[in-house]
Amino acid sequence: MQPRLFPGDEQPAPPTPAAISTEVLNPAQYAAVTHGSGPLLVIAGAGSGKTRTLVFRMAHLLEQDVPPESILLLTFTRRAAQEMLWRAGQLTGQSCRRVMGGTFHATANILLRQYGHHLGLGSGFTIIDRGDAEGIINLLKSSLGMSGAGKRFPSKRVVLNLISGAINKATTIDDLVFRESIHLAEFIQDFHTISDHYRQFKRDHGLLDYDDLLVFWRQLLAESDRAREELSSRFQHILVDEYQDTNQLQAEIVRLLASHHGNVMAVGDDAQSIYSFRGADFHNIMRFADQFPGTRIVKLEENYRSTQPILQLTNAIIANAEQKYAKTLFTSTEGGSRPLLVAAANEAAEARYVADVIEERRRAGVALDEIAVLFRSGFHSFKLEIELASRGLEFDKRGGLKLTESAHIKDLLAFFRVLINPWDNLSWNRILLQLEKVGPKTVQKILAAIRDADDPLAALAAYRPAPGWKAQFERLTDTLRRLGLPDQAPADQFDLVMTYYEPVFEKMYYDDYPRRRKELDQVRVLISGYGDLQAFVDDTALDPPDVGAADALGGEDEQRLILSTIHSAKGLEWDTVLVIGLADGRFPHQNAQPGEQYEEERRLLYVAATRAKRELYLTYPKELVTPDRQHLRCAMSPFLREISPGLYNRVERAGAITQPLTSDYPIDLPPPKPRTSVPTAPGEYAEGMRVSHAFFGLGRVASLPGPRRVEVVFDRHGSKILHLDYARLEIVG
DNA sequence: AGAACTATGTTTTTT
DNA sequence: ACATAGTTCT
Repeated sequence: MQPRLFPGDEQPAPPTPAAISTEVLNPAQYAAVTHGSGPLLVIAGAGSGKTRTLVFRMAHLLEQDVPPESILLLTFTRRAAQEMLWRAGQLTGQSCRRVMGGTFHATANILLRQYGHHLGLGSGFTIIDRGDAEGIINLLKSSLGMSGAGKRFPSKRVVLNLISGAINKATTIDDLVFRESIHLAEFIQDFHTISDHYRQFKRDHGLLDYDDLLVFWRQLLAESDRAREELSSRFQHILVDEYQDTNQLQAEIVRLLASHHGNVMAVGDDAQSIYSFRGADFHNIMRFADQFPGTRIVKLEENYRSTQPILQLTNAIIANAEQKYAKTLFTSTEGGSRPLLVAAANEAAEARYVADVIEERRRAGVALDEIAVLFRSGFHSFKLEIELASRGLEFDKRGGLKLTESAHIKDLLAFFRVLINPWDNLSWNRILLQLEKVGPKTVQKILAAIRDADDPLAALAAYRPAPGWKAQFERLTDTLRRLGLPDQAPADQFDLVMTYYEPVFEKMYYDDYPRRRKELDQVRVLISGYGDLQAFVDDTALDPPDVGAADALGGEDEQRLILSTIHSAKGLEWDTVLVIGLADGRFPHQNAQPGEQYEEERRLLYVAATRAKRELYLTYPKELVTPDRQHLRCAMSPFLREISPGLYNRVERAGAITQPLTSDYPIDLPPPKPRTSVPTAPGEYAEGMRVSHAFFGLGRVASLPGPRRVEVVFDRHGSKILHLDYARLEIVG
């Protein structure tokens, strides 16, 4: 198989092809990051051009006639790799086609398909992502004989954690126990049962999750001497971006890859580590020098992105961090206005204010795609999305739901996945469930019949359907037979699937199939860019396109406002940035526990604020509506409260309110329901108090383990940790 | 019994 | 928008 690369020049130019300037480094720094060999660590603050140092290094190597195929570039997103390769190409005038560049996971995928035989790992595997959780749960439940029974296990959250690899974190079990409100001992036992089954399940069906890709890659390097020799002589130069976001496995892979020659350059900023929930460990960056003796360290502290007032505020945010590499960013950029801190009456007022600012900035001549609105969680922008839509402002939303996570896209992908890997029961499950009159039980029977066949497709064709669904079943097997014929372009296979799937689909999603149909058309555009299905299926799991991006791909690429979660905004910058929802309880996230989690939330705010080049707005609503329609007052985020008010200008009650406030409260709203529980300030519960729970019965409060949580020892059900936002708890006497 | 339908509840962040 | 629980239909 031809190695599949991530060439910069096969892709369209990045959206902001601004000429790359070497001025961000002084001559000494430039020499330090480009010349010489051996391990090199660049510790750099936000906006200091750290990614550019990697581009310079790569360009320098190419100019020294280092063969491009001996360079391996590892980045956090594929987009970042593409942009860096493109820029290095611009600098050198050379093609960077043959540089291997991409995320750890995508690179692992390529290498495992090339070298997998060293591990006895065939190339017939499918990569699963969190969109597969639902199917995995169903199949696990039936294999555990739990179908219908307990709703608790395997819960989606547990399976999501298993898939995304966060399971490597020691804290995971504690974290899950909190959320599931379950007794620890039972939970751990069930948890181990589930993870054992999950492992076996993946093995049986040729599925690899995110962690497996890295585990196998490390295994390849650690256990096969020949593979390690081959790989480390193939890649003489390793370049790693965003090193603070690597996990243990990734750090180990870098170490093994570079163990022969030590030519590794890593770049990162410990203050921007925001992925520990996924297993990232910013201590990796601190340990780098120990792992690679003779490491040269370069510190970049000058910020070229933001104006002085913005920088002063961001420095203040991070100054309160408990643990950090001491680093104070400075800029020689003069002028700039102070960031604005805006308190709005409620979420609707906040949304109106934000939309007003956007319109005003546009009138001032700022391009729409130079403005971004950032927030902690995907749903925090819902109100704003409505407001923007009503004003006719188009936007791209990043983060939140991915295109490949919607049900109809998953359905479609399932067909391609069984073509590539006919033992992928997860996808069979999805396809067969689409048949009318066929439910989970019948699917189990069919799967049992084809599971051990050498040719599952033939076995399926030979299956005897019940009369009720015979006709549709035969259409299915016929479609599958024609899909398997050789020499078809992916786009043709797409059309073939659609002739079968379209009627099914229109029936299943009768209420909104035109909208979904549009998204399927976008998938056709995506798929026609691929030479083979394998590549397409891998890419959708490793780097799922988001809805907005696919939209832009299908239509005209006009400038659009960006709405993004802070996590998805990493590494990007805009002229004007508005960070919304900075209210206590929203930011930091209410589940964030004191200590490391809380500190990560602080770094998250730091990342958000440092995205701004010239204008920064921080907004929060003074009132939030709870799920049961109660209006709760809320304060500003504690991260903002601890900052000296001299660093920002304050706007009380946002600008032009275009509608009377009452419009936020529909008049026909029923009065708030009296709650059966006593939802309360945590302070109301105290140790020793007698309480009653709708399901668990009577018990006694044993402790208050965290905000909004109580541990109760129930007379009949033992000890439980309950979350007061959900639990229906009443104080008795 | 199993499939299909209806009502209700929930949603951190993601390669 | 989706998952789940409970209910009704075949």
